[in-house]
Amino acid sequence: MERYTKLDCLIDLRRRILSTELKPGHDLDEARLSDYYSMSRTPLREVLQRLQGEGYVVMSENRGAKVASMDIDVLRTFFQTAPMVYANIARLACENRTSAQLDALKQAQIGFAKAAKLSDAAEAALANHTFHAIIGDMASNTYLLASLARLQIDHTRMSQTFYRPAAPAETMLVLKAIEQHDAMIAAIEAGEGALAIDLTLQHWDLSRDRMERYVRADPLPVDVISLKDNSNAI
Amino acid sequence: MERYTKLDCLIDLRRRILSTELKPGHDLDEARLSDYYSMSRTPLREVLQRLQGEGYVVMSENRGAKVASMDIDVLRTFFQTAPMVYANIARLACENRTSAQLDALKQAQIGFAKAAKLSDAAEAALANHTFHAIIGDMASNTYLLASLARLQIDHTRMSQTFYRPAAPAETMLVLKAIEQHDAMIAAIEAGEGALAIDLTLQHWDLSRDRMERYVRADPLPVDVISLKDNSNAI
DNA sequence: TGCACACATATTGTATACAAATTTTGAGGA
DNA sequence: TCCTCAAAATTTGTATACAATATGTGTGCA
Repeated sequence: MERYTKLDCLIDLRRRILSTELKPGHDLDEARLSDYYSMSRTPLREVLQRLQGEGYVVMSENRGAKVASMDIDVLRTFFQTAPMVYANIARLACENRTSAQLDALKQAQIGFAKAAKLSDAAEAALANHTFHAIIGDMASNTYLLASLARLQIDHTRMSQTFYRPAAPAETMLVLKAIEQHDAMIAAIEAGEGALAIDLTLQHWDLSRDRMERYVRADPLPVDVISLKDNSNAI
Repeated sequence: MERYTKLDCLIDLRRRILSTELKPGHDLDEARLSDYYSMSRTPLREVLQRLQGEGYVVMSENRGAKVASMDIDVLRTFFQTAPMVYANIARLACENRTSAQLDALKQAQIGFAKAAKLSDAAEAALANHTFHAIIGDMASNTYLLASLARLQIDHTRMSQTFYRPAAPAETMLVLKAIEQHDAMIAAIEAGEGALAIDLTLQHWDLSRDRMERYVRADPLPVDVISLKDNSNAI
């Protein structure tokens, strides 16, 4: 049985939550998890406390930890807040990015493009997460970064559906997202703040359209329901 | 010896950090703290983990926890970010505040005015913190709230100097801050977003001027230094 | 059948003991 | 005096045992 360090455990739990392997609202049992990561409950509980601070889980007294849920009213504020934060982060990234960070961003983009083209949904969503987290680091603004980190948790979880093989039109959109990333890298490298904001908002619009389309899926045909049984009708 | 619950301990540590009773960079010894709050190290460490998540302390592997410092480069981003976040929070508060929250805000303002007029520096700064935290709750935007909470940690610690008895001009400014709070309450109650933003930015300007004046204090007269010893000159 | 209550089980919270890492101390030598 | 290095002391990290709380189950009674 493999042995995890506390940091490994932290990183792995983040990954499992972002990939929705651990679904929103899922109950996190301390004993089960400490067994899974082959460590005692003491350090595991500290990891959960930290994840709570980062917004990945919510804890309640004597009732343990749950994966943070995604309520409808929270999603409203998500759509309200994300473009402003993303745009400001992009602008600051243009001003403050280091060349080392720029290299890391290009690497992340390579990873993203690869996973996205293979329709590896979880991996593509996580690579996209990394890409935007690096832009967040570039901004070097701890205050805005706190908002960005929380936005990304929900954004990444929602975007899981994006990169699955679907209609050809969806594949086109993935290619478009890859192009937008490349354009953003160029803008950040050139330090063109206004352009970076513009590209970021376009990127957001693409993502938002897909999320909205997913949230309000095509309704089931009414006839089918009425044919079977009226008592279960809405 | 009084007995603290874990929650009491969390709240008390937040208070002590915000009031700078525990100064930025101060080393937090687990054994000493667990003794102080008469609990074992296990729950105390969990409290520290949580405070790390909230941005009050920073922890490093095998090196324990320190009170979050306030570096010069972080302060730059503080002044850059605060007005935007405060203004947006104020606007959202106008849209989403409940009447219960409005009552709480009025209560907080009474506490603030009292402490400020008595020149009780720590208490006034904490009451001001509470006042603005309630406006943050009113906005009911978890994402922006994460930024606000971190901004407030540094803002409250810097503002400790405001409410000490000083020159008569300073007392005037405190009275002005109290008036601005009252105007903000009225704007939020009336749901006038544009006005609330305006008042918030005025309030920020007042606070910023005082912080900047404090940071670059009047320089010592050069003559005095040269009279004593040149080897220690800057 | 439905409800209340007590008991059994499971899960979380805390204290303590010990292991691992870091920091301090001091002896020895150049 | 200064430096090096090893042992001691301090501090942090982890495992385990036990206490407290929550949850599930079954029995007795109306």
